[in-house]
Amino acid sequence: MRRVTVEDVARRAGVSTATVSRTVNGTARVAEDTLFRVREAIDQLGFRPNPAAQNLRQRRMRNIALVTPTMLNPFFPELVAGVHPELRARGYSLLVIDTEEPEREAVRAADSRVVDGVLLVASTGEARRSLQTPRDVPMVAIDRAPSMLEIDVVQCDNEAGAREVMQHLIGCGHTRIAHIRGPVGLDVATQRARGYQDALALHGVPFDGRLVITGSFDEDSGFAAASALLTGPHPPTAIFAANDLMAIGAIAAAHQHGVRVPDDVAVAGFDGIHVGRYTQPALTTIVQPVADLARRAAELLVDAIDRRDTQPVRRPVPTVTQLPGRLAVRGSTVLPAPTWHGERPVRGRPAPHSDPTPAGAR
Amino acid sequence: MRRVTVEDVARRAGVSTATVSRTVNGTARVAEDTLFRVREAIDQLGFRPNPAAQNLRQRRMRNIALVTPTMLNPFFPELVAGVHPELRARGYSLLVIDTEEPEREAVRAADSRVVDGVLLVASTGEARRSLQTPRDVPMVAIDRAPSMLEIDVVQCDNEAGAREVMQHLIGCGHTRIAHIRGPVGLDVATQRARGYQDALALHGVPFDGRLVITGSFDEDSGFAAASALLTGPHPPTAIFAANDLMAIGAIAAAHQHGVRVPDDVAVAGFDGIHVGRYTQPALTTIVQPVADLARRAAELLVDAIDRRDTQPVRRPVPTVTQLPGRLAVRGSTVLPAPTWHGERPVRGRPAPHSDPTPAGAR
DNA sequence: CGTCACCGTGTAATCCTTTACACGATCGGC
DNA sequence: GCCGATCGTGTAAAGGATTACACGGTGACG
Repeated sequence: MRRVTVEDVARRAGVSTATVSRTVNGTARVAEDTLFRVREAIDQLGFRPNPAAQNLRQRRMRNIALVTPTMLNPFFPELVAGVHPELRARGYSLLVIDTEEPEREAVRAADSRVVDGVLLVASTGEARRSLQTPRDVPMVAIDRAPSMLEIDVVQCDNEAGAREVMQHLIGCGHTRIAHIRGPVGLDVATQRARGYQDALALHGVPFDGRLVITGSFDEDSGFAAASALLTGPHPPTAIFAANDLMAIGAIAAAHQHGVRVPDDVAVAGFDGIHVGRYTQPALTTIVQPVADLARRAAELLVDAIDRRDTQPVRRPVPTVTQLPGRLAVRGSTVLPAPTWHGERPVRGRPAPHSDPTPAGAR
Repeated sequence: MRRVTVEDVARRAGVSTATVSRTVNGTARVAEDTLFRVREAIDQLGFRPNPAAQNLRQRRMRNIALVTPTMLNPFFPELVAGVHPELRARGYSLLVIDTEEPEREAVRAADSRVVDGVLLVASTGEARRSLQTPRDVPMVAIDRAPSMLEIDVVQCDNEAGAREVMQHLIGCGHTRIAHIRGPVGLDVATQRARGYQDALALHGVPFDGRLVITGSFDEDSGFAAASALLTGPHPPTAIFAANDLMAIGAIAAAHQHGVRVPDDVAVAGFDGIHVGRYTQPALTTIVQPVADLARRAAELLVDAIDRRDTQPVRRPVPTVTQLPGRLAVRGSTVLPAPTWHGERPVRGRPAPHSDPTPAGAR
């Protein structure tokens, strides 16, 4: 009932353990017939190399942590799904750490030595004590740049994306456009807010500070912000929420106050989470290239790990990779092309990169 | 630049490696002052035990796989979030495997020996070759019972839940109630369909096979099914979708066809995914006790692992634990209490366990 | 025929902890 | 004063793979 080891296989095949190892891993040439005998022995005994022993000897754990701030924002699960196949293909397992303090947990994971690398989706991490990345456990940030860790970042071009949404809204004729921004201290929130402002400036639309409310990237805060905006003295005709969840909250708020979307107020989001295609109305948004972001980050990380094994530990200057998002114009900002009940002149020009809603409707 | 080991610590503290180990793990009494010296040495050297070596020696990997069929259904991320803290508290890491063939991957993970246990969210796994659970890697199924693996299951009481939704709909006066069921071969789909039928029988509503359509638990299939139902010769006045995603798709279909929800057709789902509170209208559903399910499953699994270490390997008869869901009545089946525009007599009786929509609206 | 390169294989060290076993010291009880 | 229990500690043996190094054999080449 003992576990079967290389030794057992070696004995059975009449070779040494070294040869067994070489057969299993293909790390060196083995004679044809030896190969055969060893393989046979492995099959017969049902040998599986003990990963703990491999890990010990090879000084690696063959897994990578993905640290996320919450699973309640569908964007992060989509990131998980994106990262997964890439890591798998490279022979790593995915350790998920779902926590309210991603940067802390990322560092903890790194120096627990239980992972070979860390993919970090940062949060508004407190910069109180500057965290140290353990020298030889590479870390790459996805989506958000951690404020105090000097590591590579792979993220969407948030500023450009925000500008694009805004151009769409402005193009639809809106001038009172509110922005529900993300938490202060989060780079993505800042970038999107900057895109918002830039677009206004670019089109000569005056900036009104009262139209900017800070939310916390969840539905509730979007709901609350939109309620405040819509019941205020000068309600906006359009709302650009810094992420889809807040946009969904905003739409809910509009309905609750009897304000029609997009007729009375247009709402746009950011992220391109999957359900956005099925909300009522479907959500105009910037679809982030999740799969690409994930792949890119995974590549960067694995490369760094491989490099560490060979080259000296000199850490290069951190890179920021930004990938463009794609504007998806849907019902929350424009009425469908064949106008159903034209209470109000359709402000929307034909959608630039329209996409069918719902996607799978056929 | 070498990694610091117990040996280094031992030398520095003037003790043996055994004592260091005992100090770190608290596995045996160590004299007060020795304890102090060792701790000091550990701090000074920054010693962290090598987990690979620990794993090898202790014959365990301290991680548990959670195998899920997709991250695009928010229910599963919620399960991840539920399972996570429990495992963490017990000293395990969470390995997520997101795959289209959960049962196959679960078994693969188990006999790769890279995990000590597996939490499996099954799918409609092909029963072609009966899979074997490796004897000493316990497995527990959450949400769905795998058809060919004989393991413990923790799931919602789907039948009762379905009955409850149906009773709500029937109580609202509906008699033509359609059911968009889940894939054939999935126990949860079967159970919910049975609940649907039972409730009809119980209230003397005739069963009409044409009102039951099989979907695949995603928005698209819900959309398609609802389209078919609503454009058919005898459209239903209510639709019970076997999960929230299909319900959301159904609502989208209704809107697309100019059918009002809940006025013209009521829609209910199952699962209680978070966004369901913010759809337009908010989704009536059975809220699964995700956290409890997750906790229970994690407990079961970890207990089984611990037991394996001590007692003989005798596997007891598989258990099925069913936890009750909670009916959340929202706008997709009843008009809000203060009727806004009473085009149609309000069919809904006051909601039994109403819950505020959206939750965070204050 | 001598030398060299290369090929296939084996020997044994190494990765780092945990822990079974043993041993000396201390203490209480008789 | 002796015996046994208990306590704190050390020694050394696992735990199971990978791999540096060495070695014998074979074929090519001068």
